[in-house]
Amino acid sequence: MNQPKMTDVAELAGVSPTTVSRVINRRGYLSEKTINKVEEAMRKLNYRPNTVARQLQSQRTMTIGILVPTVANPFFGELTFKLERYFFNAGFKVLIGNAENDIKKERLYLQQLLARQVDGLVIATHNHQQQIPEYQNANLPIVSVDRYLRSTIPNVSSDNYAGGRLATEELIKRGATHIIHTDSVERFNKRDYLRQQAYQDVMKEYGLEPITYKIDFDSKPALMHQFFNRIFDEHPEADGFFTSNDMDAIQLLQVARQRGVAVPDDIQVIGYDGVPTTTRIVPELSTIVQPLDAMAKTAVSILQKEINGETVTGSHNLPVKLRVSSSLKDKL
Amino acid sequence: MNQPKMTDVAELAGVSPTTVSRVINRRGYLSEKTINKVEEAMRKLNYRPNTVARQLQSQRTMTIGILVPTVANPFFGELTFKLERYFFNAGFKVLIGNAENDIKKERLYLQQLLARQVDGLVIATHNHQQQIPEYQNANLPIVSVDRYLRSTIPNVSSDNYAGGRLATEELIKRGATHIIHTDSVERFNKRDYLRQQAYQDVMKEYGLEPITYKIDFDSKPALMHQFFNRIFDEHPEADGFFTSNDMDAIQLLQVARQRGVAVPDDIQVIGYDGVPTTTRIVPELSTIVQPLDAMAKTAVSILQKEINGETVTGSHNLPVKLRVSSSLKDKL
DNA sequence: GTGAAAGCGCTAACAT
DNA sequence: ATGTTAGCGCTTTCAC
Repeated sequence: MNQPKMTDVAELAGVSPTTVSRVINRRGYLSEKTINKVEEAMRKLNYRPNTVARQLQSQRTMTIGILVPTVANPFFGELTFKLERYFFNAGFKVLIGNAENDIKKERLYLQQLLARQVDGLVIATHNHQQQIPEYQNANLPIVSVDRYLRSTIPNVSSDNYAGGRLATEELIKRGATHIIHTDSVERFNKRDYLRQQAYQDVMKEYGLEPITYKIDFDSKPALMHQFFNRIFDEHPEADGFFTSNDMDAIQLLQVARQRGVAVPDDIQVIGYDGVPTTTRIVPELSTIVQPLDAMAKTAVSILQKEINGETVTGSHNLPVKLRVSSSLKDKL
Repeated sequence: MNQPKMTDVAELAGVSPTTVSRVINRRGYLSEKTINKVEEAMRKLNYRPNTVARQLQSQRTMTIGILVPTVANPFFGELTFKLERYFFNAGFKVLIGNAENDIKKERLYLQQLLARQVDGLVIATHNHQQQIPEYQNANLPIVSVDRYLRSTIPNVSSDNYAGGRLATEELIKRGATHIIHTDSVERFNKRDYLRQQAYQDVMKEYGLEPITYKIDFDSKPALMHQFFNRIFDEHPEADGFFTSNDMDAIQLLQVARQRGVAVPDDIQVIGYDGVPTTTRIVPELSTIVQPLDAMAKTAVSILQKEINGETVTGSHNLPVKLRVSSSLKDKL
């Protein structure tokens, strides 16, 4: 049996399709009697208006595309969750694409989604945007999160510079003097650049020597352990670490434990991200907390404005907080 | 400027819309010359066929709806990630809904998605299905994951009974005799029931006394800590724990550390789920690993069959594995 | 090989 | 207060 359509309802109720449409959308004048007849017919047939037909007619899909590296990563899982929540509250559904650090896949998604299947796009992937021409002539509302795309596309991020400063200053205030910063190698990413810049600025202000190590964002655990072991070997004097994300900080804590390096007595550690799921699993982790909820809320509201025809641009940097836990000493 | 449509391309190329459609879909006889003309016109206009119009015409959206409690949870984040990957490879896009343990939200999603916006549905939520009538007369291909909906809807799960047996037997083989099982209170969930059943069966087979504690699935950390502290107080003789998920096992490990209870010397611990992200953060955790990749692959393939008109029913229980780590002693 | 016309299911404009 | 007509952008007959 086929799904009933409007004409079926109309026929059963003895009215025209237009009237059925009016009842569904509560538009125009309707008599009580007609409304009842139509609603009963709809109930009898278990009728649901065809979403796609309405989308074609209205020229809006009430759907948003979200592109992230992968929702399996707690940071992007949490971000996606919050975005979905606020979009849902605003009446939008959400199409999710995991770009998997795969430029081909990201481009395929873009090509498909730009073909009017969504009313707007949230981009939070980590691929090199230069290699994705679709962003340059995209004719659709876009907002990027934690990532810079192009000057005309608004961006929502945590205040990476402030975060970098905060982390470094806290380590210093708590007595660390040989502080090492670990960072991703993705140099096209302004985000990492700003955190590193802040770290270096603060170190210089205090007359300390900045040391930055670069590592691939998605390295396997074994490689990460090797990486941190090398740092310990090369810098036995290190007494503070600022890592560019919590996953790295956690692996650092693991290596420290293996080597018998005491936290926070021998080394103090601050990560970056502060996703609730993660800090719940590793409560001892001190970290710079990104305001994910506010970031999601802001991204949704910006995208809604764009969809309504307003022009929005520029960077929207939301304030970070420090989460203090036992990977830090008490302040001096 | 409006998005160009097929007639614009046709006009520019000096052909009919039908021909443009043929070129796009590579259908029927086309001369080289026409193909070139049309393709150039499309390029010039940066034309993309309107997805919604094609969906209406073809009566398929090539989109799947996925409902989970929340992608912020690593288990469902990983599941969603894998599902998206396999659906993408099969040509489908994915609409994601976080039901947030909110029956209203789950029903709203169902009502919207059942209105022909998706070709099929993957349900992995934790709400009580009795309260969601939409599942009873849903007229759309559905597969459920890690959850039972109704006899005519196929289900993909890990082999919960085997997992429960495996965990309990391993604890016994490694010398534990006072083994406590913690379980969610969601009694409508067959999954938990089977794990508990297996635990009890094994305990009885070995002449040991089964002790099960029930806890709300999503309890706050403070409550969880209180919960495990109570168990330690009430059962100082406990030397083994089988928890119904890894989050619980991790909190148990935290409480043990706080109380100075040594792992694995004083107590041994096995969790359930084994999501890579989690075990990467807590490498010492031993756990029953759900075959998430295979589960996703299976769910996708079942749903495809349903979409192609085949009838699929029944439970598809995929084999679990034990992940042995330092929360377990060596075998006796 | 290519085009004209009809229709996917809905709603907006224009009657009455 | 309700119905008729046209059209959203595409594809699918059926014709030539």
